[in-house]
Order: sequence, then C-alpha cells, then structure tokens
Amino acid sequence: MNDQHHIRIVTQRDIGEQLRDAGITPTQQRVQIAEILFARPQHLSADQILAVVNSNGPIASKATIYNTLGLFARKGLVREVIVDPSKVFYDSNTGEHHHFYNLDSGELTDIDAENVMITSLPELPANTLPAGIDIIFRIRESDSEET
Amino acid sequence: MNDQHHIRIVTQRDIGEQLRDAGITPTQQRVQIAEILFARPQHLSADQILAVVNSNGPIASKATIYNTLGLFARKGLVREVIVDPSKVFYDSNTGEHHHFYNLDSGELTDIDAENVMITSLPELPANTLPAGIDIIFRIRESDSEET
DNA sequence: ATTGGTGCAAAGGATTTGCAGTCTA
DNA sequence: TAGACTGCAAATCCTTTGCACCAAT
Repeated sequence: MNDQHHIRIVTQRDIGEQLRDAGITPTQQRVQIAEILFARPQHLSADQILAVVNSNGPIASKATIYNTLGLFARKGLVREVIVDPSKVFYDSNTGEHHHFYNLDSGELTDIDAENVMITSLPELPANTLPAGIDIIFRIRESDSEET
Repeated sequence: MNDQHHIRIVTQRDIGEQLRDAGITPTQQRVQIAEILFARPQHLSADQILAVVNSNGPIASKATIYNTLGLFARKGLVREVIVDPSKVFYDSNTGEHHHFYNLDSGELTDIDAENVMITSLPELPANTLPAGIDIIFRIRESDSEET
C-alpha cells in the first residue's frame, strides 16, 4: 500500500511536469482536473468534471473549472468538441481523430483518424489557413422514434 | 411596378405551398422567415433572422423565431449547423454539403459535397443508425495572431 | 367555438466576469 | 512579498417556457 501511495505521488509529479511543459503553472486544482481528464481518453463536459473533481469534498469551483478547461484548450492539452448546442465537451484525446455523436444518449465516441480517409480536399478561401478538421457522424439508436 | 408586385405575390404563394407540402401551416410570420432563409443559400443565427424579419417594423417576436426555426429544422427545411458553442446557425441549403468555419470572422461557407470525398467509413456502434455527417474545416485568417 | 399560432416576459442553463481572499514561486 | 490563481456570486447570453390574446377553420 505504500507503493500505491508512491505511485500516486509520482503520477501527480508527472502531470505537474506536463503542465509546466505546456506553460501552465500546476496548481492543486489544475492538477486535479488534469488527472481526471488524462486518466484515459474521454469526453467530459465542464459540469461532469466539476462533479468528479468535487466528489471527495470541494476542491474547485465552477469558475475555476471553466477557467482551467479554457486554459487547457488554448494550450492544446485538450480539444473542445462542439456537437451539442447546449454544452461543450472536452476531449483528452488530442491525437487526430473524429467522433460519433449519439443523438439519443448524448454519448460521444472516438473514431480513429485512419478509419476516415478523406481523399479530396476543398480549396481554402483566400487568405486563410487550416486550423483543424472536425468530422462528426451523428447516429441514433436503431429502435428510436422517427420525428 | 405592377409586375413587380405580382411577382412578389407569386413568390409568397410558392413558399406557402412549400410550407404546406412540408406539413407546416403557412402563417404570416413563418412565410416571412422562410422568405428570408430561402432567398438564397445562407447561414443565419436566430438573432440575425430576428433582426432581418423586423427590419421593416415588428413582425415576429424572438420566441416565434425560435419556434419557427425549430419547426423548420424538424421538418427538414433547414439544417442546424453547430460549430460555435455560443449559437446555432440555420442553413437554408439542405443539400449534402460541408462547411468552412472561419474562427476569426465567425463566417460559415459551404463546401460542395463532391469536393470532400470520404473513401473509408468507420463501423457504426452496435444498434445505431446513421443520422447525418457533419464535416467542418476550421480555418483562420492567414494574418491572425497565434495563441 | 375550437384549435393552433404568436407575443411578452419570466425562467433556465451554460459560461463569463469582478473583486476580495489565498496560494505559488 | 508580488503576482498569479481561486471562489463566490452576480451578470450575460442564447434558448425555452407559460400563459393570455389573436387568427383561421
């Protein structure tokens, strides 16, 4: 059990380093949020992160969650996924990939970039540079009602 | 000038027919909103439509705009484009196509579907059906600042 | 008359902001 | 200690809702 403890500390240090490398001061709240996000590739809303962060006692406020997620996104640590007008998802998978969005469950699923090959690219408008491609496959449950 | 008038009336009738064909009762407000949207393929936010509709005197309220746009979207007359967390765009082009989204100007531009060929499609999750594909090329002005 | 549609204002939910207090370096 | 970061609450912004009034059948 001491090893367990040791491992957790090491993990935290690594995250601190990562944040520092990204030019972010690793505060307690930021490390906590980063730990949750980077535990595995996942898609969480600000609200969900707030709930998880504070599940063992109050650690961060709503404002801090938003500030931190915005900061992480600007620094490229997470990717904002905009598929639902009502909220933004933060994706801890920053590799090139796309998404399924289940309209019925609201669930977001990764699609590896190599499973979606675009063979023909459009010409960019004058004086513009590419800033990213989002491909969203909207899906529904096979038994869901038709509108 | 009488011809002009005549033409406008005919146009309105056509839109009324279109709405009826879509199962929508063509009220004055709905026709006005449809006229604006279908004048040409374009991308407008609820707010912009509100402004245009009422530019020559108050014709529709904010609630009616939202109700109508939601109705049109459910009936397949317009397509909701979700690229900006702060607002939804309504696209009067319902043909298959994709978008450039200029992060600096907020401008949305159509890309003909034939200019984006996807050669490899991912497997859908179990028990789901396709409900649409959105492809968004995010771009920025070539002279814009890097974060 | 009945049903559906509209307007207004209030309610809602997500995100941002201002400022005082707290932590990091 | 100085500057950065956080918390709280109020403020914003977009969108939805509730309910009374108006319009069409």
